Amino acid sequence: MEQFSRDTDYIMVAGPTASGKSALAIDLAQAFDGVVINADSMQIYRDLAIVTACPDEDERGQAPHCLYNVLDGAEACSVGKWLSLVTDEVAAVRARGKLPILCGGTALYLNAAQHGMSEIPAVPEAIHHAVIAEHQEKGGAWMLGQLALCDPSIAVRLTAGDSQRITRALEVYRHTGRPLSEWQNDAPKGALSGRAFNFFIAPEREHLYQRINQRFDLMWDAGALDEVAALIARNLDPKLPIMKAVGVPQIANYLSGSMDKDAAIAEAQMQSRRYAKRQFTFFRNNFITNYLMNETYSERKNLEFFSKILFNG
RNA sequence: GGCCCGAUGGCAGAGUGGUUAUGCAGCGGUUUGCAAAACCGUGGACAUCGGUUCAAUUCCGGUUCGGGCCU
Repeated sequence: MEQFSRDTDYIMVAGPTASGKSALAIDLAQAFDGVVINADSMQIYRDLAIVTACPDEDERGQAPHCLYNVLDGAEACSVGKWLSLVTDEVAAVRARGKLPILCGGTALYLNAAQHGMSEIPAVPEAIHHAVIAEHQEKGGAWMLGQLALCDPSIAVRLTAGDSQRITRALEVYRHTGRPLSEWQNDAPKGALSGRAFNFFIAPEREHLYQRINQRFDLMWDAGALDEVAALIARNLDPKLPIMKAVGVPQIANYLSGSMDKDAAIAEAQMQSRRYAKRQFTFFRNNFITNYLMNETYSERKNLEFFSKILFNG
């Protein structure tokens, strides 16, 4: 196993929801004079601190944190947007002589930070909406057929049901006149410079699921209802990412009376478990892991832990 | 005690004398600008005992369990 050492330029803490990433990141920040930088696609929004399990005030007091609750829920974040934010943040942290510690469950973001991504021109809103409208009108099969005409190599990889990727590929082609598959073949750019040391927390499945269930019960009593009520009151576009955060639809249904409390909780917990499962799959197969932990961080935590990592560098 | 109805995979729920729906969950996977998203794949059952039949989850009878009605 690789060991953390002085030539590590940044740390990444990955793992499924409720595995204890935040606590590990804080301890790492304290041990190595670091700053915790958010790598979670939902914790980046301002509106949902409780439901997204953001580090609370107490935790933020234990180490510097940034990029949490910085965007308005009315705007949609994206990997690209996040990557440019982290790039600046990492530079700022390094300028202060501190160690950047990216922490979050959004695997795609972490991957982009480490490997970068192809630079593709932004598609104007008008084209984006036109393609989506076209998809709704003509259907996925027809759209996939259109895509096959201009970008066959990406079309064969997609299925007619994959509305998101079909519209993305089509809108990029319409806007740039160049197939998305070609853009994606361009060398990735924007990766963080230097060497990464990556932690992957992969607790035993049943135990993690119990924690997820318990955590949602706690959120429910800790103000999640008010938080979601306030979000709903904003009347945002239901298609915005923030509206799809686990717990939001379920609590919204409870508040509107279309779902009783037990059902809302049970479904939110289930969605959260399914999310964790997808995270396991992604990290397991696409994430470079330098240090694997098979328990939640709280179970693993002990003094020996850091000294081992420290002195083997 | 008597009569009637039901019993299908973790749950819901069709159906058939031979080729064993489907949905949800579970599990596996994909993932380059919505990723807490979007999508793909997949194991698993016919309460039990006996009978009829070339063949029974499907037909007949007993048993057990559940629901309803009657005295």
